[in-house]
Amino acid sequence: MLAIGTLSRKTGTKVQTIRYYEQIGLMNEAGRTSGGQRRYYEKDLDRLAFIRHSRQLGFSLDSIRELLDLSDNPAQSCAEADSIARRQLRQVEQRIKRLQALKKELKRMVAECDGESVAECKVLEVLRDHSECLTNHDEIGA
Amino acid sequence: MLAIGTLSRKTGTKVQTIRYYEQIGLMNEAGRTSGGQRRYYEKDLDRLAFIRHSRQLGFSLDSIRELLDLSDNPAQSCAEADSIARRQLRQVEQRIKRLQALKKELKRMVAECDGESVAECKVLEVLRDHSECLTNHDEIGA
DNA sequence: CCTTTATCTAAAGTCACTGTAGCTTATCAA
DNA sequence: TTGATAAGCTACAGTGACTTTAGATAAAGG
Ligand SMILES: [Zn+2]
Ligand SMILES: [Zn+2]
Ligand SMILES: [Zn+2]
Ligand SMILES: [Zn+2]
Repeated sequence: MLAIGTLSRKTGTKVQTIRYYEQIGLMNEAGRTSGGQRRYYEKDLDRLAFIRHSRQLGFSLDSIRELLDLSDNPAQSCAEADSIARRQLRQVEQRIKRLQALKKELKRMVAECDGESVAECKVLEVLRDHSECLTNHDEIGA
Repeated sequence: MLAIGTLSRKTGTKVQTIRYYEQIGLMNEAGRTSGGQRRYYEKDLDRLAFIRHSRQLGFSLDSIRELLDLSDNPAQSCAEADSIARRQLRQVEQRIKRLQALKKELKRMVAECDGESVAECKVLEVLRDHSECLTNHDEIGA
């Protein structure tokens, strides 16, 4: 039986995060000692490792919930899991695209300013006026 | 004098977001009509446009606050503003790097699975075990 | 037995908004 | 002038994925 701190160390997850996963039903409710402390089996460790690795690959907790559900029924086809991964891939590609446009614009801003007064700062000038931009931006936070 | 909806339309900002910016002190408190509705000057419109454009370029509200403060004192050097922009550039480059590693890993996962049962799904296999990965991942959400 | 370390709960804070409920004000045509 | 409609108001809750804090209790080692 593993204490929560052991799971924490073995997976690089904060203790509070593990409790949070329990709270939202992503981890099963753990058994307790007579004193009320959580105790885990190896399979809980595996599940947590799955969750954390999926998070590192950028999957949302909702996607991870689906993937875990699928993983629990080994007989069925994996089409669903693959489509979740492909969706994730598309999202990552989208984000890269957007960030590359930002990078280009930021690079230009920084390069064009020669560090004179604020009144002539190219950086601030661009921020004041999008028509100075070469690319157009999509929605904020996309 | 402009109503809040006019600012909203002209800058593509939701009305609630404008009120939120006032609440956190990013926009000045607007004047009011006798009935209590907000009314704005052109300079408020300019400020909001600056904020939104900066957000589109990925700057945090804290950075934008600094940039606005600088912008209000045209005499001083723009070194500070330029350094904020360079910091932002570095952050964007970092995120691109991380996302490109994710993309590579996701692509491989998706490509290697031939869509048989969940038990043999390559996607799920990789998620279960990081040692199947070719790259290592930095912190979650970085 | 005592101290230190680990764990517990509950609640608030983070970022940058978005959404909702239930009102009140402004504007314009009839 | 009335009355419909659009636009605005406040206050608060919700989003995602946690992190932080405070204050209390449990476990483990010497
Ligand atoms: Zn400059
Ligand atoms: Zn622009
Ligand atoms: Zn598969
Ligand atoms: Zn991995």
